[in-house]
Amino acid sequence: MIDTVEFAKALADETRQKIMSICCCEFLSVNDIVDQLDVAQPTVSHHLKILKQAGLVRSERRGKQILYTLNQERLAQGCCRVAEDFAPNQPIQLVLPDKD
Amino acid sequence: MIDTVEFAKALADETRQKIMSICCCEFLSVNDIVDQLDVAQPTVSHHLKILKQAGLVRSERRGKQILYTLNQERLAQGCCRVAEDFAPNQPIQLVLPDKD
DNA sequence: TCATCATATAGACGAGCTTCTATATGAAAC
DNA sequence: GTTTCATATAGAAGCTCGTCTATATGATGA
Repeated sequence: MIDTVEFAKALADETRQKIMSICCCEFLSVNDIVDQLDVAQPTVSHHLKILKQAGLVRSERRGKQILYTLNQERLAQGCCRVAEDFAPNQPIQLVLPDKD
Repeated sequence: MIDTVEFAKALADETRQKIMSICCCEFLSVNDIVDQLDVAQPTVSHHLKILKQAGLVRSERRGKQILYTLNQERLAQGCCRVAEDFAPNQPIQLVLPDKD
């Protein structure tokens, strides 16, 4: 189950949000991400570690590289969880698709 | 428009999440909130200020007290915004209320 | 107007976070 | 096996954040 504090903390940094946008819809290597930001490679690795611990990115090795991509499903689940927990009376719902 | 970094930072603290739960569905004075937590009154005031700056609580004076309540609509909007921004491919459905 | 009471602000302290440089790790290719 | 290259880790500096105590603010009621 998603921990809403860990989830929010993972989102609560501008660089991490940029990383999430960059690898939102494709698998990218760490250096691909570094090339699109103004921070050093170890900084990106550090942020990817935080995002991974929160379940917000997935990774797989391909040759020498390790490719990362955003886990959109997990992100959407976190948003739903926060909305459900704190805004139970609000008639705005985030509806996730049924699991097959 | 909601700033997703400010929104996430406002959510990214356990005490603030407790405050949001406590005043989720009713107007409560600062001391009402203090009574339900293990932190000092100035700490609660500090967190309420952060939540207010992010638009996540509203307040109104009643007599000597100032009553706070969670802005559920704003919270739901923030969740929607994050989901839309970072999970565009996620087959999530946003159910918005009809405007009167 | 003055006293009271609820809340806000000031200032300080310690913990945690973001970032960097330097270096280690470890898989791949020769 | 050795070299190479992409990524991870170590360690440190500086900043932000959460919390506290002490005090200021400011509206209310007498």
